[in-house]
Amino acid sequence: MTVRVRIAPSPTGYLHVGTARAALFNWLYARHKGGVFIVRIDDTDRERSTPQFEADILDSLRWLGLDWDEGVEVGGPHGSYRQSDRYERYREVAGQLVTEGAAYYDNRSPEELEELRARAQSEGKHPGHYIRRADRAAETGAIRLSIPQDAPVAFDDLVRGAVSFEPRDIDDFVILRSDGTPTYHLASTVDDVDYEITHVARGEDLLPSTPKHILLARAMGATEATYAHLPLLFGTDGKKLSKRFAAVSLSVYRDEGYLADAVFNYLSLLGWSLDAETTIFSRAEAVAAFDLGEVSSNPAVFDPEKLAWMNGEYIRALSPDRFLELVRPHVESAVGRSLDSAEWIRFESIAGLVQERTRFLPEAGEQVVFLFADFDEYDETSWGKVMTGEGVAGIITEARSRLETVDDWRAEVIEPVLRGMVEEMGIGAAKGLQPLRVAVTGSSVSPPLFESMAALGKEKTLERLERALGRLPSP
RNA sequence: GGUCCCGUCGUCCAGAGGCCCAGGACGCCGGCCUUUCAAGCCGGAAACGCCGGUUCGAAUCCGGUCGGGACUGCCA
Repeated sequence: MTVRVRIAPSPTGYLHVGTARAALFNWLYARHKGGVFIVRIDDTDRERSTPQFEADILDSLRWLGLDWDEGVEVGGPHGSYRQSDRYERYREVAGQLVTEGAAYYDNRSPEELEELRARAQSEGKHPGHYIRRADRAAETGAIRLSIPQDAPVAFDDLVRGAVSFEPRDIDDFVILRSDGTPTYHLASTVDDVDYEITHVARGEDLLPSTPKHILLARAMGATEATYAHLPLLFGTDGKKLSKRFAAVSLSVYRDEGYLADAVFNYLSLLGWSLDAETTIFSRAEAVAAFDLGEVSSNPAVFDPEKLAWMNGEYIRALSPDRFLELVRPHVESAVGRSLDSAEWIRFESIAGLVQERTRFLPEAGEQVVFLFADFDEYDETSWGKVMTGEGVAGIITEARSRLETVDDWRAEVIEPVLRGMVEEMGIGAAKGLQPLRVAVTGSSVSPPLFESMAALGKEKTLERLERALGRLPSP
């Protein structure tokens, strides 16, 4: 039987990191098994669902490289991957279950139900002990599934192993609301059955709902899917990954210039590993090795630091051309305008040096604004640390006059000139060159100095030295 | 409260009875390199929650305990 898995996001928000990770594992499993990966839109919450969120989710999945299979023939009628298109089907199933006696209409009031829950609570019992078919029959109201009390609901979870629930601890849950709309349990299970989903890999938060889904599937006369409940993701504060923590929506990472491959790699490491040693690996390697049964059952903490490191690894691994292509918008955004090709060449000459020291694409832009924008303000800390020392003005003056004589303005030529200078002046390279760095780039942290000067051009370089000199007390 | 899940370095993972006085990665600390910052290289600190049991032998199996989490809606 070919493997069919699905991811069922609700378009009530951006694609959450946790959902993305679940999608990733489903995708890996489908590709590993040569199966089918379906994206289903769980938009039964009409109030909160929006087309914008749906678009964001799909875009993010595409960006991550999780291509899904479309046009897959589905088993049931009303074939659609959108739950709001299938209300009739859900009603049909609920009605059928009532006819067969597996479900029943319940017209008890919220107050009555609340009372039953309170009673269970006070007696230390599960609400399932009391939320059962009422004596009086009804033809209206919500429809509840009648839980068979004959045997425990046991299943083999690919991640958790053997899991079992007592029927007493499962209440007769609502499958169709009194307004005729399906609950999540009904819609999700009917879809899984109709689409012939073979494996359901989802967050561990749904583990307690699983017996309900199994019972529902069985009531429909179907065989339930194999389940795999993935460990939940937490923030570095140990709490559930929430909006307060870093970025929880995947589109943020895309917009901030993270590489999809890096995010993919990092996410796949949350609850899984390729082997004991390998940290960096490709999609293909992951696909070849992945198995749901090898997913860890421990919750995982999402660590932005490690993602950042990994992003740096992937940026350094980029081909020079690809780096140039990806970084351009970020450089232009840092400079505040678009750059013409003559200017862009200046950047290209030091791109390799920038690439090495970039963890995020926007960082690269910040590193090189000095190439394109004259500045009046120097980095305050840098200035205080470097430019207030003894003999700074003398050093800059000397450098300026020596550099004026350089005609062949290349890093390889500039370097010996300045090195010769610090040597003749009897000062260390650090002491002699840092003032020049601050004068030319505005900061004591920058790409390598000689190459930066070369990229800037002779005229600009001398101008900047001059300008810095103007801000210094005369020697 | 109840049901269920989880418990190896700060964090992510490896470990499925002897290969483990526990391995890899991020982070951290120290060093080398070095014009700054990175990168790179070398080295270091850092964990089997606790108590019993099974066994010649336990991180690995069992029980208990403690701790954490999820769920407990006519939300998903």
